[in-house]
Amino acid sequence: MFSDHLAGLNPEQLRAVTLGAGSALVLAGAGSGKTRVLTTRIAWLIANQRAMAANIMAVTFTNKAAREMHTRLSAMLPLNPRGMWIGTFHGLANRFLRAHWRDAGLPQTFTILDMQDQLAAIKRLMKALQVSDEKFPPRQVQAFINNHKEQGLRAEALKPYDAFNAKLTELYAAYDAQCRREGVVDFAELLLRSYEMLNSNEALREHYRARFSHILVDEFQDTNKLQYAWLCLFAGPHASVFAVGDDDQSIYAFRGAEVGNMRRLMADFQVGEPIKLEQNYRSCGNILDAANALIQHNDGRLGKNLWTDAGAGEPIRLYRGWNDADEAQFIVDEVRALRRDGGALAEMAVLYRSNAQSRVLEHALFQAGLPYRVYGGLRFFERQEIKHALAYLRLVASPDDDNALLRVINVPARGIGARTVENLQTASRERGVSLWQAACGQGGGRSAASLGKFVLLIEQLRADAERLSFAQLVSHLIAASGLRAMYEADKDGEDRLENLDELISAAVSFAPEDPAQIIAEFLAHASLEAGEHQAGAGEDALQLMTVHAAKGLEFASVFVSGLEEGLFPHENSLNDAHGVEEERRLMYVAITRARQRLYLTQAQQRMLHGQTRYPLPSRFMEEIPASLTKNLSETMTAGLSSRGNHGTRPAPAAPRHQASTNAVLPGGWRIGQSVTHPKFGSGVILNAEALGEELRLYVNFAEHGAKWLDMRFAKLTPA
DNA sequence: CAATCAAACATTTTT
DNA sequence: TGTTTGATTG
Repeated sequence: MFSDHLAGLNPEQLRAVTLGAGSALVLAGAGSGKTRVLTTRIAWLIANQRAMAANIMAVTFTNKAAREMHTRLSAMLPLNPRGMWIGTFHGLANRFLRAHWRDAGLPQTFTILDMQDQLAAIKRLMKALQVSDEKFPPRQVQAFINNHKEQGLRAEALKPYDAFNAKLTELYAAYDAQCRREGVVDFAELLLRSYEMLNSNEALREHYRARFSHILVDEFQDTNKLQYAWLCLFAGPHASVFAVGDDDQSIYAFRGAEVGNMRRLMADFQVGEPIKLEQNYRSCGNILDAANALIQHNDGRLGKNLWTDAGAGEPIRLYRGWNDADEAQFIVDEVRALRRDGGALAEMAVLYRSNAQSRVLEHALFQAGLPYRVYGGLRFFERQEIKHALAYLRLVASPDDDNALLRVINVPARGIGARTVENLQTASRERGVSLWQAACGQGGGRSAASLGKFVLLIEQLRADAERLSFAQLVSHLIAASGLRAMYEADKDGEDRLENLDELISAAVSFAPEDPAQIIAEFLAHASLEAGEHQAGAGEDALQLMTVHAAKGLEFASVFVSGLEEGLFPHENSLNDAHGVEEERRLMYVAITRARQRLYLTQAQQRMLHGQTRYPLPSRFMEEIPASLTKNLSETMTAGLSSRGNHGTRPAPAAPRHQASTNAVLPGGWRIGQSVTHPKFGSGVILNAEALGEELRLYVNFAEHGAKWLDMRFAKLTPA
């Protein structure tokens, strides 16, 4: 019976799942069972004949979330997997454009540029246009293009306000022209193109609007302007939009996400009050209380308070180390203790604000012999050997793909140097043809022989594609191109060879929707789903990642490290209030990852960019009620670390009441300490910087303002 | 063309 | 401080 699926729901969840027609906004707190609500809602709609599978579109941000939804759904219902549109924004846009490639003005086998490909394309374009990459850093151009596309703005729609901006706009237009010429689309283009096409094609629009009566959106707080417009276009005036999100977990504003879309939705789709899912099934009471107390410091929230019936649980443990190494050692010791008590390493995570912080942690973990896994970094389909192989595959599918051709024309080295490539580019520009066509037409050049061999290789591969199965083709192309031999000759090529074999396995098991389009579909899959973040799964290992990467995950024990002003909240976000609020939401996300045990750690002294810093404790620490915490720092016992003292322990000297909150600097100075200077009078130490023997203090003088003083010379005395 | 060196840079990054 | 990028050089 379907009602079994409803039985375990709490009243709010049940209400959300069984809503009638009309649009709704579900404010789903961390750990409140939002995925369950989303999937049960879909199942309920179908089971009660409110909709058929084909009438449903469910949109997520990550492939992982889409997969999970699909898996859970098929456990509840016998599903026609192709009938329902479940996927990421980009995945669905891709599906849409593949179905209507002609209307979209795209070649049938259009390929998708990932960020790397896009950057390469931009660099190539700028070289051709002779634009200085000094004045216009390609990354900035890329950001300019993507930001505007995500605002729904084409180059023609922009009004440049100065020469610099005008040049960027010009590059944007030229880039789009290049993409059209080459039949490629970048990530943002998938959405923008499908948006524009549906917007201008009434018949198609009515068709899809009639089809999708229910549109469900996950992580709605992360939608950007274009995604919102895209959804509105598909929804039309009649569809029911069911949006699930949490404004307190909006941590991607820096990438264009607009939390305001939640309020916008309420206004645009006549949503009454949002349904709040506040019961949390993940964390203990103390952890939730801390999260609630913290997030209350933000303004303009939709308002929500997490609660649990699980009991208060353990106190939140605080630790303040002398320096970053000491902080890391503390974490190592605690992890060992937790493990002794039977905890699995995979159920523990160390979170940090920025990737650079992982080094010190990794060092300590390595020394301790604790297995760990760092998230982030290169993913499977982003590895160079994989991209090389895919480039050959792309040339087989469409030899006019200049990006792909440039990538592998001389990989492995086959005597086609930069000179030859430049000639080729000149020829292609002059004759207005692709590089491939230019290469084919290149008769008597000096390097004609090696170029001719390359042309022959690709032509041969294209012929082979006719007779081989897809998997055979992939395998064959890796060998025939010389890639395999190249990595076999490389003494460090073992991993790369393994990855190439894994690519063949992926090709073997790849199930295309349209077998005739298997190459295009495989390539799209590679771009849209870059693959799991590196291998290394299986072994029980401590999980290291940024707070951003931890969103959506949960662990029995969580360490949030580096809780210092300037790091977390990050100094670059201190300028405006919105920045600090986003940092606070990030902290909220970090806290709510923990089920049973939460540690908040910091260091009094930290090496950053080759400079020693003496940061103040993070403001977020003070926003957590002391009644929920337990301090494990050695500063409380005034003794040396029982875990071993790392680095030089700062000189004692400070009065206790201040020493407990503020860092002790070399020489016994403290941040916040009142001092007197013979010339400047009285002041307060605001900040410090140490470089070897040199110590500089930033002192705010009552009469003379804030000054940096070199303590090798300055005559400063405690007030 | 590969190897080596200096310079620049260092927040987060679902697709 | 440590890494990545590019430019230079053999």
